[in-house]
Amino acid sequence: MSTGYHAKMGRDMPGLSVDRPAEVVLAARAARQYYLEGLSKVDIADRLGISRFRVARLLDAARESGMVRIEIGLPGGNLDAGLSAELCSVFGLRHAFVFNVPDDDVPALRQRLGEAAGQALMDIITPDDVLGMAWARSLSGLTAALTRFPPCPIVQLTGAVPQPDGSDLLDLVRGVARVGGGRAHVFYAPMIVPDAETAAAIRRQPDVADAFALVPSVTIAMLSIGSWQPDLSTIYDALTPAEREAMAAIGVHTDIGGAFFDADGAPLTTPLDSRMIITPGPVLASIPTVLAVAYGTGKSSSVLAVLRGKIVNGLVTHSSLARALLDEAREHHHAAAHASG
Amino acid sequence: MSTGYHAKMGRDMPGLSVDRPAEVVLAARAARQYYLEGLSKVDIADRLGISRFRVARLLDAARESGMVRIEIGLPGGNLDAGLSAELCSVFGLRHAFVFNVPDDDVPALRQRLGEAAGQALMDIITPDDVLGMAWARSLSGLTAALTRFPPCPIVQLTGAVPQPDGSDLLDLVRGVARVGGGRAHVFYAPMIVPDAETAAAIRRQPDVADAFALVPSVTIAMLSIGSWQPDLSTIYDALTPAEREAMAAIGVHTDIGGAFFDADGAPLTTPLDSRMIITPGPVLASIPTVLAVAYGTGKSSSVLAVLRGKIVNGLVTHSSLARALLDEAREHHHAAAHASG
DNA sequence: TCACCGTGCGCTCAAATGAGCGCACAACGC
DNA sequence: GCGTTGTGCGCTCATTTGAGCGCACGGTGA
Repeated sequence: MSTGYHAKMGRDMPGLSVDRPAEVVLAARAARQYYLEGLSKVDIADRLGISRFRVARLLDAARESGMVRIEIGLPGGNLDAGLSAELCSVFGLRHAFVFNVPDDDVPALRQRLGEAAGQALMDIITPDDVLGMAWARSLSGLTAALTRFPPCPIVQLTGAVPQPDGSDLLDLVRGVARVGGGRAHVFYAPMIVPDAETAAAIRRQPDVADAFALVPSVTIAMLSIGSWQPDLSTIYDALTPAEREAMAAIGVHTDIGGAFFDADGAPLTTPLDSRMIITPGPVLASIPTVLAVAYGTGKSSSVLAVLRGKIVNGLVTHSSLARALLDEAREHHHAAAHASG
Repeated sequence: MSTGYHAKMGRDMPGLSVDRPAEVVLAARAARQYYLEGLSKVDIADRLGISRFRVARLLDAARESGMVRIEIGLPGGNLDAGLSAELCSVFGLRHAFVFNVPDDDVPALRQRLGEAAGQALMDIITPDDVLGMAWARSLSGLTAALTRFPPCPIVQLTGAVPQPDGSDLLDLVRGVARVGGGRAHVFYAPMIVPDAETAAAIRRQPDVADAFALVPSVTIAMLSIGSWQPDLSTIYDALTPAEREAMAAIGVHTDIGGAFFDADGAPLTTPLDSRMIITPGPVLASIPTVLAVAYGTGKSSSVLAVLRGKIVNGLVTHSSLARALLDEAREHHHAAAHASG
């Protein structure tokens, strides 16, 4: 059939040469019919009078030469689906939600992200789940976004930290439970107590024991990521300067619901642990879905740490932090490639 | 297994709702892995923990909602492959070559387009073809672009029209034949003679008869499209004002190698016919591949006419004329739809 | 001139894909 | 309470698609 008349090919690899216009146009026609008009390759082959194999090769060449450009964009609302998907791919996450929220007004950002987290949670949770919650300022707006919710049990994962505005973890847990109609497993206890004995006594209280007994059956944990710096961690802000420095000295870099991690995302044992009413890092890590809210580009290294440490496998965040994470991950990747190569 | 917990869907059709972030992100992840990372749907299904059917539906939804954008662009050089393919699709052409050539400098445009036509011709012709050629100023630069060429027979399709610069059809035919080594079937005769008897006598000459005997076996014709206006048609320019008006009066709108057509692309019989040494319109139309060079947006209606009349099935042109053609075709289409609906 | 090599391209078979069907479950109406 | 309806989703089968193989032809060097 083929005459084989045409012999040479241009020097650049992808098979399509500038000095073969007919080939290029043929590829474009195939690409047009395949991608834009949605025809199958056999149909295209029939219409172009060539074999379907040639069609396939032309399409490959067209894509490799950059003639066909495919991009994934945002569909609407302020959810950036493309970035979300990229986070999932790059970090191997189970869930990611990136929202386009301006990050200059921090309280507004916090509020919007909390609502977004509520949306996301409402969307991924099912009646068979058991929800665990820890405290974070960003989560106080979460219930506002909940319209309907399954009647899941909801477990308080840590003691409470007093907040200036009077909001607290118990309100949050009970608020969510109220929307869904599920049972709220709450208890009255602070997150940090003066000594280990007090903590032990508190843990023996029936309500506390009940809640912590449920922790192993928690399927989704909703919490926030703190960075061990002023104003980036509820716990940091609650400690004395001496305590803060002591913690930093032993490598504390990040905290999640009162559990501490170093810069590589490895759980840390600290002198504070025995005085805290929390769900420890390794236990958190064993929860199937750990959804963390994080905001502010200042937290990117902390977020990277817990992602690498496989502590959290879901993120709710905003575009600028998402981009910062991807940039840092790329740098890291390149540095590693450079070192090994 | 699905719990069926989620019930309602947003009001807009494509299946992806803004108030279901997880679904949207899932679709984006699927799209990312399918289009950008090149994974198969079953692999994606495994990674996302869903069935491959859901993956397919998510991909459909993502495309329909505009989340995945696919566009076909130009690969390099000055060939606009996307426009070329669009011309082919819209007009059902066998070949189309659209080049990005500035159209403000007409002689340069003509020259560049002629070379481009040479490139294109060189690319689509095979040793089994028989090439027919008619005259056009734009084709005089054609041989310059030919580097190698198969030894096809080359047939002169019409008599010659004297040109101010001394270039003519015989040079063109012999030039092409020289590059390829094929036989040039040329003859010495003008395109238009004073009366029918002279024309008949000329047609009986051995060289002329030889060439015209070959016309039915021509597989590719290379020619140009003229518009029945000053400076847009070699023949118009060669006639007297009285003859020009007489032709216009009987509906002559377009000429191709001395064959005349009305505004709908139907071949016309004119008083001039018996005095012309040409290949008639219906004969042209029976040639498998008729490649026409056309330039200047002023010719768009003539090009449309011969496209609609199925006279030519291949075009070599420049971007602005190509776009004008597509625009006019769209208008036509809309007008028709409006009238019928 | 002839054997050798590279390249383009079509064929075969297994994997991937899409259309249509039926099930399970939530949201109504009586 | 209990059918009815609508919707999401997985299953089956015919079609489509991709990987590997072998052929034919042009180009190259003895």
